[in-house]
Amino acid sequence: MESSSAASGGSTRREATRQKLYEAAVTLIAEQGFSATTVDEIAERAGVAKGTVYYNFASKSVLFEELLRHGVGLLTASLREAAERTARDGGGKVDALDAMIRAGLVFIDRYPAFTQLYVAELWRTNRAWQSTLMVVRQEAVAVVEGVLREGVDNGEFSEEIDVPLTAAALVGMVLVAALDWKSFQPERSLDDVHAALSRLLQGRVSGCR
Amino acid sequence: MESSSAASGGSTRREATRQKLYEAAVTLIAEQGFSATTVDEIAERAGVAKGTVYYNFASKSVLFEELLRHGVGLLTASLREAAERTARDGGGKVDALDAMIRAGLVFIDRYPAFTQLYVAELWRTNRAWQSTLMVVRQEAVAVVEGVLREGVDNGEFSEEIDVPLTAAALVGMVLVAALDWKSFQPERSLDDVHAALSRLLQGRVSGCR
DNA sequence: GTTTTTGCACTGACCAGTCAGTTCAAATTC
DNA sequence: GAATTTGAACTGACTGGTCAGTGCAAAAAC
Repeated sequence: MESSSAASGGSTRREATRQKLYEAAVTLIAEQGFSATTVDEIAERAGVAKGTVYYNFASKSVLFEELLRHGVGLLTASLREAAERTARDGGGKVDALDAMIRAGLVFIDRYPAFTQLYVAELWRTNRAWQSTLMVVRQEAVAVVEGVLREGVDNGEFSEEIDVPLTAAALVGMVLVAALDWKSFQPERSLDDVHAALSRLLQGRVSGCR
Repeated sequence: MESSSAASGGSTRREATRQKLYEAAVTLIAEQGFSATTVDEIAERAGVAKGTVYYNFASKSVLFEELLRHGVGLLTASLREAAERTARDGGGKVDALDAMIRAGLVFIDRYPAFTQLYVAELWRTNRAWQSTLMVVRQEAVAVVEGVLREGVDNGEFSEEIDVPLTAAALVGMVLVAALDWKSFQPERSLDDVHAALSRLLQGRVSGCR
């Protein structure tokens, strides 16, 4: 059948309801968790009939899985863009990391609910969407690992660093700091938070000045 | 009648079943989440009848809340102990932070399921145990903030650092690195992971050597 | 005229919490 | 020290409610 032959958007109407459903689902699931969120709630918040949910997604879990893919896709693209931009501008790998920290903060600032939901699910086991989550996580972390590895190769970073672990630690630093920011001191500016994390990254907290 | 007169522990039998229930609940909830975990499952894994769960805890949520309090209590005590130990040994605040990173890793190594569950719930809103979680979180983060603040006061850390945000970032760094360690490269040694994080803390990745 | 959405009644599985009854070790009595 | 009592701890079948997912005819959108 191939309803709306390729192009790019897909039939707009359908895409619009799917988007509404994503938005409704993301906040509800972030607040309450997947199992505590009912399909009726999602439909209601999206302003759509329950049948529509099932017309657009095979099941509640599938809706959630596609939501995950969608969200992490945005993040990955944004990280990659930040890294490439600094490269084009002739910045070093430290600048790339710094730009990625900012990109991460911007993302979390714009999609706090998604971030929250992602963190809540990431280390779970025995869940239906486990494998989707792994794939999608790896895509995002790989961008950070790539920059670190290039930095080691060109001598900008110490050869002693453990690339995957350091990448995870950096992601964690940004993630937790940002979630705390949003949850407990939302009045602060992004620049402010970025400056604090930059300082930490460059070891200007302890050690050398 | 006072079956087993006071002393201190409380009736041992009861305490033992509660412990079994904690252990059963912590792994199940870490794997599946709170709502997806049934009381029947918890009871079964603890090798106890469902009624016993309700004999020992007012409800499923209360069981979970007490579990949270119990677990974070252990963590806080361990962090505090690490900080005090380095102070006694005449170490500086950097040593204290480093010791706390290790204490955090040791905790996560021993109780990975608890950590996972804690992270998954920490930034949720609209949940029954929200306030418990806040209290308990603050206790733990306060220990890190305390050390940072003392370090700023005695000139060991830059006055420019943002104490609460840096504390959150440090906690995040350890948390995420450790969860990744346990999930994706569990064969690595604690010392190894600790060394990588130490290096990052002291800015020996980028910037000065 | 085809695709998408609606509204709504329905089903069947699942699950938190209850409660009447059982177990058993320690305390009490004789 | 044997017989009896006590009560905390535990048991598991049962209940009332909830919820994912279905089915479908009619309406709306394109």
